[in-house]
Amino acid sequence: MPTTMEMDQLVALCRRRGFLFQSSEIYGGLQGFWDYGPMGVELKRNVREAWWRDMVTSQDNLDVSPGAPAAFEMTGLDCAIIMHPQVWKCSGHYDLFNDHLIDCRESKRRYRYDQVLGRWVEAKGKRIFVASDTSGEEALEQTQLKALKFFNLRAKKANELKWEGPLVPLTTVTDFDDVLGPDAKELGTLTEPREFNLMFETNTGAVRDENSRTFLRPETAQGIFVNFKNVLDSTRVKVPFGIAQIGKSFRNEITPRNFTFRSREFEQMEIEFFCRPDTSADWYEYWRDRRYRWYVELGLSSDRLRLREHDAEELSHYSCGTADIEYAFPFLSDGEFGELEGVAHRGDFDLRSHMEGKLIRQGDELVVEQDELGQPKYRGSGRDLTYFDDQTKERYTPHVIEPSAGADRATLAFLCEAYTEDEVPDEKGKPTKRVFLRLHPRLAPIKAAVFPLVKKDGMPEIAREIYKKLKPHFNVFYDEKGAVGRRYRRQDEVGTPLCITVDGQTLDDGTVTIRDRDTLKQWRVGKEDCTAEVQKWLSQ
RNA sequence: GCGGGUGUAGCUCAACGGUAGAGCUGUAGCCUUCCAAGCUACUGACGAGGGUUCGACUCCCUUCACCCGCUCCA
Repeated sequence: MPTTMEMDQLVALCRRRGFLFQSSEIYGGLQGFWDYGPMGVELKRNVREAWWRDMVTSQDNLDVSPGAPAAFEMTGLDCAIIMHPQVWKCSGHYDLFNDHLIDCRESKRRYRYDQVLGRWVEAKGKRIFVASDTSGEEALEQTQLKALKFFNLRAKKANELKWEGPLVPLTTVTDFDDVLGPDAKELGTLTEPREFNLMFETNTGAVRDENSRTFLRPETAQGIFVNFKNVLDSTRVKVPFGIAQIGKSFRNEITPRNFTFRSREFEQMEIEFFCRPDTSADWYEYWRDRRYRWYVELGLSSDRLRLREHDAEELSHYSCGTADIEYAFPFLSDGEFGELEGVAHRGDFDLRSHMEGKLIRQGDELVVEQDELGQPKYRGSGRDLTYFDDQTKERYTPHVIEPSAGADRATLAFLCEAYTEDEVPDEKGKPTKRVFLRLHPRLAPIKAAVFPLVKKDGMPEIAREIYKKLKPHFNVFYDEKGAVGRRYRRQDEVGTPLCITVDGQTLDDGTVTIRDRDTLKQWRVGKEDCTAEVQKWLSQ
């Protein structure tokens, strides 16, 4: 299990063996962007393919899968990275990702910097700025009450408060140490305003103006929602069903750090699963548990992996359940976990948003957010995204369960988990340190390596034959240079599960040695049986 | 975003205001019958830009990247 010290070793190995490079390295690098090298691209492809195969193409549409509330179908989609700007306005990303926001350390609430007003007041020899997130009369009232409370004055002593001028925006205040936040009891609890323009912007078309402004998607999910009707109309799928998508997303993170964990360009593997509202809680549990198991089955140990249900406060306003699948990455401090995947119950929030327009919470209800004129702030498509059940003759807006995984984070977790050091005896029997990646064979970039023990006596010829037979089926690697021990070690470092060696005995009886990466155990199989042996290993 | 630190070959580490060295790795060859052996040869570096200087890897400035701490984390 890697410690913090060994994280550096893993990063060095990733670079040395061609898993991960910093983007644009020869120009000094670019923060938050990474390139996958020859080994890394295979590893990540295998992660993606394992996910797609396990979630989509191998889904049995006919019978109820183990643990599932009912039979269901899965289908895929691959949407454009740049979408109509209205998509992001209705989804809420535009507002959320384009503001200057300030946080209150005390109340944990977040405010839009330009919408916080307040006024200066002096009492008991102290001058403070009392802030409010309301406006007009309401703001005057609120600031009055807050000031009285802060200075510990009774209402009838309000004349001791010396107000300076009218309400002014918080943007006019330079020093937040004297600011009393809208929901705070103490001074100086507001953080500096931070720019939350987390969406990458670009322009579509030759003319660069406000109308040509488009965004690189900050998540793949919206592409699925806006294609919901297209999928229904073109595939004959019935609720319950899921749509899966793998693709790049972009967020202009303030602080990309921790190797590839928080990158500005990253790949998501998302499912939007549509179901009847009254069954959604069962489906939520099903997907939460199933997604957790997926990581375990591909080799993440359960003591570094955990499933964490969000508590009520942490839940998004539209969600009635969210769980994070988290991994104790070695670069985090003890007891800390990093998110691999979020499994969220999203209700009908997304489909409704794209029908009606951007939604906000009002009490327990989701309503369309309105502008000053009482019109929808961002208009939805107006399309009907409800579902008609032919059998029950019901029409409803499906609820959505969203298992949203990070492909790069999963890849990184598999690498961290796989990194292992042990000691093996060298040719003189002295124990020497060995570094290897204990990757699940399905994920290993190279499935098997083929070696002649020495480069003579006809061994290379036989080894090449075996290599050629395997190559159409698996990514295999041939090597005849130098000592065989060195060749084994090189394969260990990239996680190749099996090495096939042609030796003297092969010349006599036609068998070859198979060596296991993890145990170093060796056994013999007929040289014709190599394909079956590798296949057996992969399907274990 | 703030504070501190670090940038010399793929890696680990030298040296010097005046021609940048070594070990390991890698490549080629020899040798080698099961876990980084040996011999020979070769490849390969001062993060980037500017300034000071006759001359800068070295001194100064800027910038980029990385690490540590804080901040933040849809």
